[in-house]
Amino acid sequence: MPELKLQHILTLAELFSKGARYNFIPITTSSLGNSIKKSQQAASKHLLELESDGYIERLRTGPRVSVRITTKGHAEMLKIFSVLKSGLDVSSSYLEFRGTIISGMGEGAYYMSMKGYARQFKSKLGYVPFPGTLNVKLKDKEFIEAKRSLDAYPAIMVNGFSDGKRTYGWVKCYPARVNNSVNAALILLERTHHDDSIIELISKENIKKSTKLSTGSQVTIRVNIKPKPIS
Amino acid sequence: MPELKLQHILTLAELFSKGARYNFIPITTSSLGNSIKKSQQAASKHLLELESDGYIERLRTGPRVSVRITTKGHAEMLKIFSVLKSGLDVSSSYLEFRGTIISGMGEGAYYMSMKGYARQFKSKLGYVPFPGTLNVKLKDKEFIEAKRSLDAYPAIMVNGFSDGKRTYGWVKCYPARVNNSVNAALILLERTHHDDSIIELISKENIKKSTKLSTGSQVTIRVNIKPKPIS
DNA sequence: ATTACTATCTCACGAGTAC
DNA sequence: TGTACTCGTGAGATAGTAA
Repeated sequence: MPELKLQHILTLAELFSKGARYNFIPITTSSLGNSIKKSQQAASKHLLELESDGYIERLRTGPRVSVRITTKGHAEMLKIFSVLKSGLDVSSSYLEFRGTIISGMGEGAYYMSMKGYARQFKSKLGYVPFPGTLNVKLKDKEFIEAKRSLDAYPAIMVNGFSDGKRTYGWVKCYPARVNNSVNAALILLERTHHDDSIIELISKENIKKSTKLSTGSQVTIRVNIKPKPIS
Repeated sequence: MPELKLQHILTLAELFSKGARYNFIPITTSSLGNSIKKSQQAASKHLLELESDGYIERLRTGPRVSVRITTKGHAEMLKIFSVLKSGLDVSSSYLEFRGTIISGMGEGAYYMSMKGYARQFKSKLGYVPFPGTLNVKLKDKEFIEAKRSLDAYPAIMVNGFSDGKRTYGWVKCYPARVNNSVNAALILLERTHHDDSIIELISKENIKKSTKLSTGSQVTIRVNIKPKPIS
């Protein structure tokens, strides 16, 4: 809850970058107005208000004015800065899904046990999945949206293959944690029989056994994602 | 030059800190209004505007709304953040003085050569000053102000003493650089004969000789100061 | 409960201009 | 040139209220 008026932030930031923290810096209101993309009059008003609020000091030499930022101004700037920083820092980088376990087996279980897939799981995930997928019916729209947005993030790609009779589509794997206790992978299938409101997970373990959950139980799944690099 | 409206910054920051970067977070406009110290209506408007500007996505479930920050919203936040950061980072931490050299000797020269002072200079500054101070007449009000503000920053304290006949006041020393080439110390005397517009410097070297300057020349003096720690 | 409309008010901004 | 006044306009805020 900074006391500094929001509209003054950029003006103060501009003064900082002109080096006005410790020394009086000569500045014209029109150049300042230019920098903050406001009028000369607005810049003039900003300076007057910043001064009367104790964030800057002004020194007139004839028509010219020099400006210096006070300790209070500096502190206020740091306050705003840290509010923004804490917000950005907090942003935990995972997608969360909540829903209920819906079937004993999952129709994908059969396919996932096939050699063409299992081999890749072993090398790319480090294990051959327990034969049986965990199917979760998502509770709310936001989780369905979250599932859709998964596509935008990098996945472990398990390629499709052919066994001579027919072809099998690719599988995208997203390492995940079930109820914050069991490691698993959320899988997106190229050819799925599910609608958007169901997610499917594989794991080294028998997830239901490990979590002591059964059909109808509530579960929470987290998929860690990589935040975009700062650009 | 962020496109994000200034008034929306705190709202967006609040959404960030609620974890709305990747997941849809349920939030009421009144609690949001509370957090940003605006009305429920203002918060509602902020969300509508942030949405139509593409900074957030909203998902309604009955009367409730969940909110997620978009990549664009994240980018814009980082932009503002870096504008403020660059301003704060730049803030060079020195006080600058400009003026003209005024006397050949400086009246303080005699005192500064006294054993009671010289001993302390040797141990605290690391050298016995050249016998002769450099006196500079400050050019503008801002430099006189800068001199006044020196008091607020930590100095190397040279104590006063008595030689039996009379007492001599303390001397505060601020390590400085003359014309960015000669190391010196700006000194403030407890008992001074100068007015506020004159500063006095001592150095290991003969400053005028080293800088090839003489009475009447313009000089620039920089005194490094320690920025206050972030609190 | 909620959200978000309408009306009203305040105040930030820019234009014109005095100094 | 400068700064900073007055004044008109409109964006942004709140109150009241509908859905």
